[in-house]
Amino acid sequence: MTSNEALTAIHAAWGVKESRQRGPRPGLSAERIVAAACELADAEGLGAVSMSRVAAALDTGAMSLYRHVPSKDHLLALMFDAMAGQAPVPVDGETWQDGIRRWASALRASYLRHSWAAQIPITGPPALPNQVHWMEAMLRSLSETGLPGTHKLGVLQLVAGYVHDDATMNVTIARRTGSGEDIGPHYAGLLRELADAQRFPALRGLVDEGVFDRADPPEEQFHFGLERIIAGVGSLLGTTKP
Amino acid sequence: MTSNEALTAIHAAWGVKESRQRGPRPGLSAERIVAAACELADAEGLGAVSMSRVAAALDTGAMSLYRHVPSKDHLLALMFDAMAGQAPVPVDGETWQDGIRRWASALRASYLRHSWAAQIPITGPPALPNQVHWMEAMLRSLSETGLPGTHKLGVLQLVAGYVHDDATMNVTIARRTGSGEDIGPHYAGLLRELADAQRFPALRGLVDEGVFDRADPPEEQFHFGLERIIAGVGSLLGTTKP
DNA sequence: CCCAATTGCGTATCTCGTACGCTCTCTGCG
DNA sequence: CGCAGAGAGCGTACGAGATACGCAATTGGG
Repeated sequence: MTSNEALTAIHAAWGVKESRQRGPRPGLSAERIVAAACELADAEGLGAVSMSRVAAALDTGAMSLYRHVPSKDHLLALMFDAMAGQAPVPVDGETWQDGIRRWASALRASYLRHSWAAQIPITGPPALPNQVHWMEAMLRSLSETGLPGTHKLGVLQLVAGYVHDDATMNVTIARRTGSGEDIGPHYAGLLRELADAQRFPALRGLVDEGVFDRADPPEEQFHFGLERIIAGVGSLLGTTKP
Repeated sequence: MTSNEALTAIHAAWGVKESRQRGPRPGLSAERIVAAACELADAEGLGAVSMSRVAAALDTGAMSLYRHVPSKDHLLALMFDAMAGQAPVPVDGETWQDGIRRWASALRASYLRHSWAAQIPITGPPALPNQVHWMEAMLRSLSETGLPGTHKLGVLQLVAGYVHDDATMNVTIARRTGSGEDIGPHYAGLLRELADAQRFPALRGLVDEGVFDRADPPEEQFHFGLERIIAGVGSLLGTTKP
């Protein structure tokens, strides 16, 4: 795949230059391919998504896919964009803090519905339609802050990165345990075994305290970090109350 | 690779059960394999690291590696641990804020030296020696905060995730531009083309303002986000001054 | 000394992504 | 209207990569 093909594929995702030309009517489309790939990932995880598996799901040949999607990598990027889905619409009168909370929670929910998304390699800045809409949504929520543009971008990156980390953790744990089984006690046991109290007093303090044995609900952990971020942004604005 | 082999390999990394046994003297070791793999990644990027390439660099056969490293995946995890290197030693009398700053900057420096590390898939909680040492270092810096254990862990995850995101962004940009070329103007051009001002007023505001054309130095951006996090943690402690 | 454990690694297999090129189907142009 | 060319589908083939299996050589223990 050349960078021209990548650019062409990005334009295609935005619906640019969709005019019909010569040739047979396509039986396939990028949309159908992405949908089939996402269904496969939902059912069996990202590792199951190969060009031949996707093609089989569409009852077609693997090489046919390349007429519509320039590469496997690009298919993954399109899947990521599909996962993100529709960005939340900013609410009038809403505080920027609540805007961030709603935005982050909505994105987290998308990741939870399609946990494989967090495993997709990041290959560039947001360029596909849904992602760019998500950017817009956050930037609108930050409008009232009056922060300079670079800082708004910084906040966007901070929050988006945080949600992505949360999703990475969730999918990692799910893959390790297969189901909702708790990974904490196993990890605590391993740390007890390998990290002696002499060299690792602080860590062992937490282990012995049972912190890893009874983790907070994932939702709570998520909000803890998010509130740190929101408070941190607030401090930039001389805001004492988040 | 079974989970028993994974556990055995983790123990090996910690130097557990290193007693010599029957059989020929090993000409190879996990350490040598990891070092060769890291050198290869440093020279040509993570994509160049295959078992055969690593073996070739060691003048041995690819299958020999499997006596010392259970899988390619585990080799990647070991490389990540090697990249992290020695954790910083906490400084007596240092504020927790400065502790976080020093910790984050040191970790960022490691990532910058081996940018490929950010591309290594995350497959589980920190279990290898260096990573666990980094955990200990952060937890020690957080000791004086008096935060409950779960919150200390939350802060550790927040900061570590943030540094990882920063590193991911850096390696992504470097791979897109090949060198230190600025990606901003290209991205701005693309956004101007695809994101019209009507549907994307906030984003286009930033684009037209030139925010993407002249990015802040990466170091500055890094510290902006880090200071948001530190301030957010501070707010938890009723600290008004970071 | 013999047997068992360990190391090195050759052979083979399977999976995967995709380049190349052929055939068939449409459309635009002369 | 007819035809050349563009585009869709996809078969064949290839290279690359990870790694299972098993053989030969080297050690240590009984």
